[in-house]
This record gives sequence, C-alpha cells and structure tokens, in this order.
Amino acid sequence: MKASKYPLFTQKNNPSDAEIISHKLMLKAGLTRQQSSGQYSFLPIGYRVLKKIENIIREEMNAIGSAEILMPSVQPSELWEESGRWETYGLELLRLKDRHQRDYCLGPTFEEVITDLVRKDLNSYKQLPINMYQISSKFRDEIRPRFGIMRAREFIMKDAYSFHLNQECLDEWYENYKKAYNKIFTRLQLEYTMVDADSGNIGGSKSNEFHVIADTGEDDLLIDQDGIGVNYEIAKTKYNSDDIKKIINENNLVHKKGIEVGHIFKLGDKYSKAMNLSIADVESKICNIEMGCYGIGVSRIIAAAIEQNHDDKGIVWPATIAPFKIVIIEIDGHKNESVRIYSSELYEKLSAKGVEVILDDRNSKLGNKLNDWELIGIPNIAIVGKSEAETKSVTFKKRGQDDKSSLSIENLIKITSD
RNA sequence: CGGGGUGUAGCGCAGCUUGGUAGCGCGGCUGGUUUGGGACCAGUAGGUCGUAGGUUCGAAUCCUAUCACCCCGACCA
Repeated sequence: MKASKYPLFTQKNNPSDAEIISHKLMLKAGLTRQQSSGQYSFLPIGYRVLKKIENIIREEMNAIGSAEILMPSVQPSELWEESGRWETYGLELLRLKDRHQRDYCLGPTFEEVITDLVRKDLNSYKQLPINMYQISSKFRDEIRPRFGIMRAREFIMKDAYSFHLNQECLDEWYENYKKAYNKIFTRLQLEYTMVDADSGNIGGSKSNEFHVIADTGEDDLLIDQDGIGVNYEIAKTKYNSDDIKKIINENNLVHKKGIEVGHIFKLGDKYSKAMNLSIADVESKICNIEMGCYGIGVSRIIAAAIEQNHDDKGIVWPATIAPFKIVIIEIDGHKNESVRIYSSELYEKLSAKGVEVILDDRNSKLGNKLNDWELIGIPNIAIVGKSEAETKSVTFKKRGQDDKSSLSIENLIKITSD
C-alpha cells in the first residue's frame, strides 16, 4: 500500500463524544466512525485490524475441526416462538415486519437458526458431533450503548455451536473450545483470564467467560494464585458469603477489572428439546441432542486491545493484530528522486517477502508522518531520507521505544519477515 | 425508562445571561520562505447556528414542541 493512495483519516483534535481511551484513539487514528448510537463503520485501518483478529479466530476454530458457515441476520419469529425466546428475550431483540406483516428479528445470537439448520439435515447419530461457527454482525438493541465499539448495538461476533449425542461428547468438545480460546487469546497477545460465570440469558448448565484485563473493564473479577478467576456473583455462591472483601482476604484472591471478550456455554438440551431436535442412537433409542455454544466479541477485542496497549502517542498494537507490520516513511520523497526511488525499492523488496508494508509517500513533513503512524500504532517504522538513500540503510524505530538505530536493508527484511 | 448534559464550518470550541444577522483554534486550498519530530508569512474557501413553530421591526440568542448524540443507573459478546 502507498499512503498517498490509501484512505487515512487521522484527526488532531480529541473527539468530543469519546470518554474512554480506546474510543478516543479509534476515532483519532481513523479506525471507525459512528453512524448512529451503537453503530460504527470500519474505515480501512480499523477493518484491517478486525480482519487480523477474525483470521486468528478462524484458524483456531478450523484447527479443532469446527467448520465455518454463514447464517442470515434477519430471522423469522417462528423459530424464536418455538424456543420460547420470542416472549422472554425482551427489548434487546429488535423486531421488525416484512411487507406481508410477518414478524422477524435481527439476530442477536443464533441458537434457533442453527438448531433449525441442523435438524433439517441430521439423519443419523453417525453424523455427530457437528461443530460449526460463523463470524458475522449481530444486533442487540442495548438499553444504552456506550464506549464506542466496546458496547455497540451492532457488532461482529464469532459464534460457534456444537451438537452431540451425549453429555460426554459435549464435555469433550467444551474442553476443545476452551483450549482453542486460550490459543486465540494467547495469539492475540492480550493479558486475559478465564473465569467461571453465569450462563445468563442463553441458558444451560456450565459456562466460562474470557476477559481481557483492563482498568476500564466493566466486570469485576476475583483471580486466584493460578490466574483462574470468578466473577462477583459466582464468587458469592462459591464461597458462600456476600462479603466480597472477606472472600478476597480469606481465599487470597486479587480483584481486577475485565472486559468480557469471550463466553462459552454448555447448553445441554434446552434448544434441542424445545425445537424438537433428536436422533436415534445405536440402540434406536431417541435422544435429545446435547448442545454447546461458544462466542467471541470480535469487534470488542479491538477496543480491549487498545485499552491494554497504548501510550501518550497513541495505539501500540500487538504485532499479531497490527494493521501493517511496518511503515516506510519517506522524507521529502516528492522533492528528492533518489529518496523516492530508494523507498520504492525497499517497499518492493519487503512486499516480495510477503511483509505487510505501507509506504508513506505523502507530501507532508516527517513529524506529521511520524505522529500519524505512532497514533495508528504500526509496530515498526523505517525512515528514509537522503542519507539513507546514499548509504542504502534505514533509520529504524520500534513503536513504543524512543531510540532509533540504523539498519541495513538485509537486517530490515530479516526483522520484519520472521 | 429515570437523572444529568450537548447540538454553531471537516474536527474542537466561543458567542446566548443583557436579541441588531456569526467568530476563534486546528484542518483544507493558493503563493512564497522553510524542511531529519506536529514550521512560518500572506491570502482564500467553507456555516439556512439540529429541526419545526412562536414572540419581535429584528432571533444562534427569548418561548414552545420535537429530533439526535453523550454521560450516570438497570441489561449484555
């Protein structure tokens, strides 16, 4: 990519609507723009980050043998009436009518649709277990959207669903997903913890939440010596006390704030029973299908990552989700042919190695360019001016560190293409 | 929904109390001087003051209604 032809929308002034740091930085760095309350467009830089996160999730889902699908976001009321949630889900379910006055809703979650999908094609227990996931927009008509993309009404979520002949198989797959989630959050390079949790609105017997640790998190977590936590409500039940302070002291726990970015559930037969999804087993006995569901708030992870990784200059992306791996900044390339030729040569070499590189060939000053890229948070910065062009080197700087060093082309390629 | 607040140029704001037809900073554009960490000078473009109605000779300013957005609380990935 060349910055002169790439839509960058950084802003100098602090946006007035933003309260928390991730929201401010996302607007300043030009990652997202608000459409209406709780709804955001992703600009090119923001969308690249979203795709990075999606791909890590996708790879780990595929790796455990969950298959990607896509379901419609507008869902017929009939399915929700079958599950009983048309009545119970409440105002968060945005309901609408089509031209024939049939009732629909915008999908906030997909248990009904996927249960319907599976029951139409499930003929034999031999097809089980079935594991499928999708990455798509969800809509929840939140009482109060806030903090930008952190709690939006429309957001990107990965939701996986599993179908099993028996509890043992569900338990096994629940563990598979749990392991996959740990891999995902490790690869995202975020400080996180898994906690025992309430299954809330979705229903079922067992659930775990994954939280990114951040002071601005909305959830209170109690974390033990092994890094395993519980949320407040669960802790009260688990330790049989209402006194949080006492629980903390007596059990040697640490209180931290978390941003919930993942939630996995053992649903049991709640939906399969209500929606009549059953199958004959080896002995021709009719069994209800055991289900699990596994969510990750993909777009929320962007905000969570920024909450955890920023400084006074802007975002400091973990390398695995940075929108670009490196930016090459020209000094006066438009006035200096040797600089222009040399920077293009570097750009081509890095591109050829598959390095995600953007060349800042805009007609602006070094300071402005550096400020833009430090705000956006690109992890590696290579500066080339007249002297670098002469010596065939670059002035190299890591985001988050102040010192600069001189690197040969070979070393630059080595550092950025590993 | 209850409580608090804000809508004026692309962004951030002043002006409103005490009506007289809109201004500042940043950004944009043009020209020149600069040029290795947000340059300087000069010039220039850009706003039916959220919307509708009312009061008045006259409304960004006063009154009424309405819409949008933000913050605190109840709900959630």
